[in-house]
Amino acid sequence: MEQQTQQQIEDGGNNQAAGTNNRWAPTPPQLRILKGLYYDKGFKYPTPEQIQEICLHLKQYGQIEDKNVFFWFQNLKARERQKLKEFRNVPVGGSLDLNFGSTSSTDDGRSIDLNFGSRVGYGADGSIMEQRGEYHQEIETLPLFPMHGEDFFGNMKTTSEGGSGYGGDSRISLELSLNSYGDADMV
Amino acid sequence: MEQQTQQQIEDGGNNQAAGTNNRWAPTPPQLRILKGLYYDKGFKYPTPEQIQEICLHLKQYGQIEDKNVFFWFQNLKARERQKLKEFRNVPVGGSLDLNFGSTSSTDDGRSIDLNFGSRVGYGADGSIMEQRGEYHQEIETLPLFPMHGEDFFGNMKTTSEGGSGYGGDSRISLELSLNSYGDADMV
DNA sequence: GTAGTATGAATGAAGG
DNA sequence: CCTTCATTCATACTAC
Repeated sequence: MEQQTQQQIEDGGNNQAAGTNNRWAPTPPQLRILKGLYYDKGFKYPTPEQIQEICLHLKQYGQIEDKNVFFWFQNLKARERQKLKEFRNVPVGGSLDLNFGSTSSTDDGRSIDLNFGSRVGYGADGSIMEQRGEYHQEIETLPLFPMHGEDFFGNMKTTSEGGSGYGGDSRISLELSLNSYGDADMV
Repeated sequence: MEQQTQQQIEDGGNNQAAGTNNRWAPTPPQLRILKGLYYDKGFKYPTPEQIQEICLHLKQYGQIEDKNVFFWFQNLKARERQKLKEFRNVPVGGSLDLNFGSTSSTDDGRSIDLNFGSRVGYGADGSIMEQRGEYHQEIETLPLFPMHGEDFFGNMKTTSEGGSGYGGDSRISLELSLNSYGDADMV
């Protein structure tokens, strides 16, 4: 996935101190309202019409555009999910507790497609079946490191893609030269 | 009036043990491993699974979370790029001939980019491309705001809509509790 | 004690 | 929806 050509600002190649501040930042009232909608109401999937309406009201508290509202919801949803995903293997105790189904707080029902693994499944007519369990499709643990020693440096293939290895085992390993960056301690 | 008080601590309102290290810092072994992955292996795009794996192994060398690994890679990538970008603009002294142009294939001149820089795929103007958002909506389509006043918290007016019929008007009534988030969220 | 730097963390914005 | 980029904030550390 080399889509590095994303520059966001039409820089073209010559960086030009884009002095103006072009990034929207929610004012406290706006943030409060948005959070209120998201958390208190569990309102997470605004339709375009609703986005416009929200935006319209938020304009009273500062400059804002529809896309800001749209992105705000998208980002919050994405990051909430990311959080949960990251922390779902916390060293809780010792026994594994696969207790899915109780995460109804942060429901997510809809996903278009494009998922390799299994995500949520919803009925054909629209009934959302909150069945988001991740089976054990991902092997046990990807042996990124051959072993747990001081020396994990082994040899391995080069999965430099970093993004393609999804639905399988993306085994990585590295062979570190021991005379590298550890001592210099500078970046 | 830009960056107003912006806080990033997601403590939830309860600041914990201030003073001590709230911020993760990689231990030397951790740093060595991370750098080894990044520089020696050119491993710059870890997937979430790989992040977990890396984190799991780095835990042997000190407290660390997935989030830390994620940010570490993100930051390193961003700053490497930033450095290059700065050097590209520095007064190197003389002529920096960046002659890249004319590789175009005689513009077809058919479709003009009608992007004004504001339009994204979300349909700011009313048209959306994906996001059909219809069947999920855990909450019904209620009025989002009671009215176009300036405060929907408690401020209530007669819903003299007049003709809020159907079609293009999905409003959600937000009965927010006094539980405001962004207000006192700061620490 | 202030200024500068390095870096962890957060978030808006896009692309796919 | 997922991933990534760019920018910014906050803080630890260093130097003056």
